[in-house]
Amino acid sequence: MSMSTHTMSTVLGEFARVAKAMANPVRLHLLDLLSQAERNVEDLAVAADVPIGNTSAQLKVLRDAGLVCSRREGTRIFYRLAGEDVTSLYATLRQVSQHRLPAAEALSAGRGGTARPAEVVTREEVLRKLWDGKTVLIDVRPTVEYASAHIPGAISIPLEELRSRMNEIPVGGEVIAYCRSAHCLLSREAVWLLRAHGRCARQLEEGMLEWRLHCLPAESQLRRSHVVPARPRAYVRASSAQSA
Amino acid sequence: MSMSTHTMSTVLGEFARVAKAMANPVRLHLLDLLSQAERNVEDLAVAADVPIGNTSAQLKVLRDAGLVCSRREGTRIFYRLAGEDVTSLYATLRQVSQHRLPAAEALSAGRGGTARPAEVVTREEVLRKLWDGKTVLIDVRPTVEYASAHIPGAISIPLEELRSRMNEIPVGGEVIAYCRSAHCLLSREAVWLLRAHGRCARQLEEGMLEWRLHCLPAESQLRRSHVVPARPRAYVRASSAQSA
DNA sequence: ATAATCCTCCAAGGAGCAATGGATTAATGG
DNA sequence: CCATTAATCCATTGCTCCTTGGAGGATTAT
Repeated sequence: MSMSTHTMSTVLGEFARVAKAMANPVRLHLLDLLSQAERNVEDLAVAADVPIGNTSAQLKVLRDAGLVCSRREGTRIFYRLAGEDVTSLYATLRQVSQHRLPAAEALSAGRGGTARPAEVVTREEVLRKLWDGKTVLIDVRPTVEYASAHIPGAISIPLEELRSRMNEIPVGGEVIAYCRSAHCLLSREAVWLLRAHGRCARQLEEGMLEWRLHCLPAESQLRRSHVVPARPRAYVRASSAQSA
Repeated sequence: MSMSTHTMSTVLGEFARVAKAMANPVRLHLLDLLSQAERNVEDLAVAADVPIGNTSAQLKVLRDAGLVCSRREGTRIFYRLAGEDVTSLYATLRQVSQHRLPAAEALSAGRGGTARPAEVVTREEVLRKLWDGKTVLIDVRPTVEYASAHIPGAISIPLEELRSRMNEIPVGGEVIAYCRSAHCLLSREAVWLLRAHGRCARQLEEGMLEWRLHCLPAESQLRRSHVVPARPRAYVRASSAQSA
């Protein structure tokens, strides 16, 4: 029994290592980005607005904890989540945090409070309407994330391009927008924009993360070596990028 | 977009608070105990073998993170998990840790390696055999935890009492033992002991934690004010208790 | 080879956290 | 009202972790 007390504390120490790896805003941001697509270090650094050295260090912590793994391709190193269970852990953490901490809930309500019920769509409804020909499904995440995995039949229009590509969206039918996850604000902004332009638009209540966790069908366009435009190292720290 | 970067980092800070609360072996031990039953501070301190002041401090961290809540009853204060989602988060953390860190897996194998497949039973099998009259289901956790919630029809024989109460267990039929969770070693030791005494015994592959998470039926014998035998404060630190 | 790119590793400071012991508050009982 | 039990609060000490800047390794292109 005294021995099992020992093993107990040791195994709890291992559990704590994993929790510790998630106990930092920067690392959570990296996990959030990686939950959508595989990415290289500089790309992550830009997206999270964190210096490269620090990004590398935090990725090492995540890898030592077994949460991410890496792959080399030429001079770049691509990181990805170690498995679906890690995605699930991240999602559960967010759910609890959202539910238990009023501060977090208030924050994610964003400007103008939560979306009205009339503006959201459930997963099941999306599944039913996928191929009816009357519904347009828009993935408003960055193209890299769309390429990694998206809902079959969805078209990719990143939020930044939505205003300029509004003409691609028919006025008559119904439009459904989705983004990364339940807490991601991209699709809500997309709905505002679409409605402001006379479309009948709603958003998926959750996002690609939950879609994947429920093992719903997904397509991907995996091209070897995502082409990331090279840019001078000096600019890395400055740009705030598409981090939301 | 720059604003959503701001909200992003703030909300990630909130998520990190929750993760940070779990990033400590002592607090994980407390969560583990609380996942089985509501308990007061001194009881927790004894079970986790941690000084009372420290226990109180760690419980405060857990409460500030929204993971536990408390209830006063006379001079004692009882803590419990804040909700099922917290239980789920803890279970997911353990699952990932177990799966990703070889060290954790090796540790929980305990003496003599993992239990052989022939010795474990699935939840479904237990459900089928519950009322067939030929199977004895034994809850080998401490009585407090049995009282809080147990599988219907199970009898309570804490592991410490199993050897002396062996005569209560019929020799002919089948015996199934279960304990706290998949990583808890109590039921495995119980199976060894039972087999050493000529019983045909197996263990549930998981435990009460997973049983509850899958919303399977549970009974409880909630008596107001769990009777915890008073003992001099000085002994608290010394005893190693039933912490495994 | 040499240079350039991308990333990791190393050292140092500063901030934050864990653990301890003693003092303080809250409730109960004589 | 005082004594006792139960738990929290507080201050201090030692330690770990975050962050940054620059040196060094690996890979590719010239």
